[in-house]
Amino acid sequence: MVKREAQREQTASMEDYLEAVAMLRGKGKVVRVSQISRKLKVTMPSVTSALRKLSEQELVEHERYGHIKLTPEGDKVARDVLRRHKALTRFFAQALGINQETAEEDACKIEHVISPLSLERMIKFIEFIQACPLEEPNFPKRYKYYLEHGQLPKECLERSVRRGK
Amino acid sequence: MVKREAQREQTASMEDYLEAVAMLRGKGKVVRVSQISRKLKVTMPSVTSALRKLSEQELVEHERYGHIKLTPEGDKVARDVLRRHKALTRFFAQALGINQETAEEDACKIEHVISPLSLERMIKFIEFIQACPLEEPNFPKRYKYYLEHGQLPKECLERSVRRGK
DNA sequence: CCGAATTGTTAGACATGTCTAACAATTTTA
DNA sequence: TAAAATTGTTAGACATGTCTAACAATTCGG
Repeated sequence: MVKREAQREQTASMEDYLEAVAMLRGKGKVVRVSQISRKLKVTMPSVTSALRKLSEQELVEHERYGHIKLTPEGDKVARDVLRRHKALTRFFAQALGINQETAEEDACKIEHVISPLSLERMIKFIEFIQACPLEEPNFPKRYKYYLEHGQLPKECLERSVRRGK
Repeated sequence: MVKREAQREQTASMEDYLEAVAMLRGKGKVVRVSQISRKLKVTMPSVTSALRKLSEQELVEHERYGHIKLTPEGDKVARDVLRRHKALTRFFAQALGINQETAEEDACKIEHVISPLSLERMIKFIEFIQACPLEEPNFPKRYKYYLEHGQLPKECLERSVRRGK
């Protein structure tokens, strides 16, 4: 069995910096310390300090006053954080009906601590309710009704009654 | 409008200590530093140090070599952490079908960072699928089938076909 | 009731990650 | 192009929370 390169576990902070670089890079242009600083709401010295550490681990390339880019390894880590971020955001927004802003905020925190299993299940959950709407009005619709009115939609109540529950 | 007592925000660590005291207290007996130490997997000096800080904030009562108990205020905080913990565990286990151990682990991390809104929605979600099984075989059953077999249960497929999807 | 084991505390080192102040480099603009 | 604004870095303080080593108090078993 091949021993896989031990991908060093990153702290929540370091994951945030890697993720920020990946996100900012997307928008054309060069990534700047000031942008990261604004995005993560930390001061520029904090960014410089973090980049130094990530450079030492060869996850980013960064030279004084120069460019900031992810190494292939750093890119791998950043992509994985982003994957978790997106899955969580989607789950909160689509499955739980949370507003986009709060969904993002929660995703930002939870992406650093959730287990691979739970994440996978959330992804599967979304896949499921999208692929299998169950009926019209479907599950998400009914759930939305329940959230908005504080009581079960009439179809559910009818069923309960019919089943003598 | 009455200005509510600003309940000091606690760090994840301090919440863990308060939660641990509340949990251990449940099992009869006096709460001991060594128990907290074992439960949270930290050394005893770490516990002593944390208890000192929480004492200063009047969230616990603790005198050298003596008893450890929550003040009414500390109890309030601890109960809220426990509430989040339980809701999350339940959500992971019952809604997502995660095993109890992983559900607990994830709850332990996420309880410190989740927004009140998302938590509330998770609670509502569980209430909903419990109260409104939708049909036989109901939603959780179908979802379980999907997880186990990697494909939609036949009822869903039939529906999709019928709807020409 | 006394010695051993356990429990708990203190002191202080250390890691992480933040900040402010001061200064340096770069970029913008008048 | 020179001054001003912006951007970035360094140095060092600080907060949090962990640990080990050493010692002190308490509890337990014979």
